[in-house]
Amino acid sequence: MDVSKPGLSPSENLLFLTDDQVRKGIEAMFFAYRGFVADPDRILEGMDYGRAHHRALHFIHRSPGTSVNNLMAILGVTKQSLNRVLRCLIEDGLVESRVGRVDKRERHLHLTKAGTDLERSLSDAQRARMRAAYRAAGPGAVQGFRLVLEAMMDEDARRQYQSLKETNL
Amino acid sequence: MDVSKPGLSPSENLLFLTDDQVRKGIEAMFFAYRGFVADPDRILEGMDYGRAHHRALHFIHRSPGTSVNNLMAILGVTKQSLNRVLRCLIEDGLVESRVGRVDKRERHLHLTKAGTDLERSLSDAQRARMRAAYRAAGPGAVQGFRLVLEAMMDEDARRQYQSLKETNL
DNA sequence: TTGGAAAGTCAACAAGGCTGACTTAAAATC
DNA sequence: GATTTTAAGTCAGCCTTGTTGACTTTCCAA
Repeated sequence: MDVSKPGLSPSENLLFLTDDQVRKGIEAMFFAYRGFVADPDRILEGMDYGRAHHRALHFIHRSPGTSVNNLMAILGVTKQSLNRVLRCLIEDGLVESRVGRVDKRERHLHLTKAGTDLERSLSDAQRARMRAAYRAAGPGAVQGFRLVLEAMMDEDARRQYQSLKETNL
Repeated sequence: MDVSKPGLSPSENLLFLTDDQVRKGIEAMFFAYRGFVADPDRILEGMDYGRAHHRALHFIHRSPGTSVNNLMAILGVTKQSLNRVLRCLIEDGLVESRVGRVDKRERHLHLTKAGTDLERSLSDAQRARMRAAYRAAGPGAVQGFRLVLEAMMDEDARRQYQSLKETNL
């Protein structure tokens, strides 16, 4: 996996990436994403939930009290798509929707105890794989991994990612 | 984005990853994947194709003459799912299905000129983003990126990835 | 010659996206 | 105070892409 081309200076190497190397990155992304979602998917199959419910639980957990509008923007889906998922999570008592106190049009979303429990079990599985990957790749790789992913994001996704990043739990 | 904890030796640091750091990797993966597929999706919308067609074109391009069975395994979908996509690509003259010469049950898949052209335009868009991300992240990051992704894959996906990796175009 | 693998096909279904149209309530603006 | 805008929710319908199950055809190999 040598990224450098012999005979070129480091600054030239910065720009030298064969199509072949770039393509390997693309295929790595494809296969890795399958692994990335595999464990939560396995947990959710059989329950009445899917990947969309997982994502909603994740980001409500990360930003308790978030509005529906904000969650739509983070997930990148329409109100109707999100609503179908939320309705089901609320009915099942995993998510609580509280009318806003300052602006009563808004609903603020929170996980209930049951929601927190499910989110935790999904999150644990996904974190275990990510942690194992980090460990296998070595400490130096972690930084590179995140740098490339951040650079791959669209502008608005990057802003959302960055503002979440500063929110420690 | 400091991965190390002060006061720990490098070998201890190898194992020290807070849940918070791991979570950031998970969210990075989520947002980055959106960017990863955004450009091809944009090109395909309006045409009668979607992401599934892109994936089929990509891997037929990578492994010309591959069997349907092999493609199923690589894509990780059922015969029926793949067949719907292939039928449409074949009807439209983007993919050619040749009866196997040694085993006539098998169909060997090839891109036509039109298929090659579309694959190229999708691939160009996706590579441009990946290349830009690599460049922005710096040459050291590329290795880390790929190492973590490889470690994140399921066993069989990793094998498929590795065997493709050795196939230079 | 018979069993089984590879491929294709049909039907039905589900998840999770989308658009459009509409309501309600509340806030903001004029 | 009247009007407009915004947040949320809902209903209906559509599309893509995944799934199972059942069945046929072809054809290699034991």
